[in-house]
Amino acid sequence: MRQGIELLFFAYRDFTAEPDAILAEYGFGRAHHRVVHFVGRHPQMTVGELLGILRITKQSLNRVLGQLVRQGFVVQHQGAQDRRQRLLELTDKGRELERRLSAPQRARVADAFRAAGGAAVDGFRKVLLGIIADEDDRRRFAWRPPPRRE
Amino acid sequence: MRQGIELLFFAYRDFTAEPDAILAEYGFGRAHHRVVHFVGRHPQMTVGELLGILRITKQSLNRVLGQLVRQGFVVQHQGAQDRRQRLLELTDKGRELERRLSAPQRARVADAFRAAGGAAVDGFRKVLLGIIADEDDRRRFAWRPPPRRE
DNA sequence: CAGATAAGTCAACATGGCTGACATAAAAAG
DNA sequence: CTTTTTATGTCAGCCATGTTGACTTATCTG
Repeated sequence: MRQGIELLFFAYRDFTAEPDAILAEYGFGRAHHRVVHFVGRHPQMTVGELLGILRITKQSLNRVLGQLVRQGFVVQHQGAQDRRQRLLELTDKGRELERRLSAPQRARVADAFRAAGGAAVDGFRKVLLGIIADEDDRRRFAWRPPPRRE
Repeated sequence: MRQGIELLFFAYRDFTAEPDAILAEYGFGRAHHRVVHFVGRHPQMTVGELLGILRITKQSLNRVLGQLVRQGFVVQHQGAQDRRQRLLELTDKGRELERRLSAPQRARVADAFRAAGGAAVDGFRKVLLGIIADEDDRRRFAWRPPPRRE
């Protein structure tokens, strides 16, 4: 039990170490990575949705999001149905940053998956899903909707 | 792949949320939790060993460790063979804090393990072990492997 | 129109990383 | 025995990123 707790600590520590080094080149931190990741995964998401995922205040988010927008990694445009919303999307430059940041993480997870085998990957997913507290967040992982092209 | 990355983010976020609330009662932060956890798991560990695990600077560690010592959660005593070392140990008060902090985590992980089943737990361990970069850190988790044909 | 909501902003503050410089005691090396 | 290295502690300051609280603007909704 306590071993499981400790595994999470070590895995998360090493999981974030490589991207952190890349972020430092840009003068960014882990918070920027999280924004770039989620905006990349959910194009056209609203600021409110992002706040709900990250569980931070809008003042904290705006500091990093503002930097990303001003430096051309993220663009915002007015929502169609609700013009109060600012829909978020990565620019080409933002997608390039996302790719660089996620590359070592994808490699690390891919190696771990390959070494552990398919059954272990299923178990990994099941346990982590069980650790996630929020039902809505768990639903994100219910199944993989195929990428839609429009 | 990217789903696995995201699972780690959400699980770690929810995994740390409950202890964080308890820590706030004491005016402590997540850094104090890490120290209390590892000192609790490895009584008589040295400051240097703790630094190696946490991968932070001694200045950062001393800020939180100093508070824990001054407030009577941790005691230090001189090493027997090497008297330069300050061996760390929890006091009764420290053990009580550790117990309170780990209780929601143990409950959360226990529920997740129970819901996922024993095979899933094995997979969870294998994958997280694969994500850990450092060989010495992986060795901490030497476990009795189940009979397994490959 | 009135009130609620999405987003942005300003100010102040806390935590916990970091670097760099320096101090002390004890061990290890010569 | 003297010198060097190691383990630890400490001071000072910087930075990233979280917080609360107050307030604005634009827009949607009843």
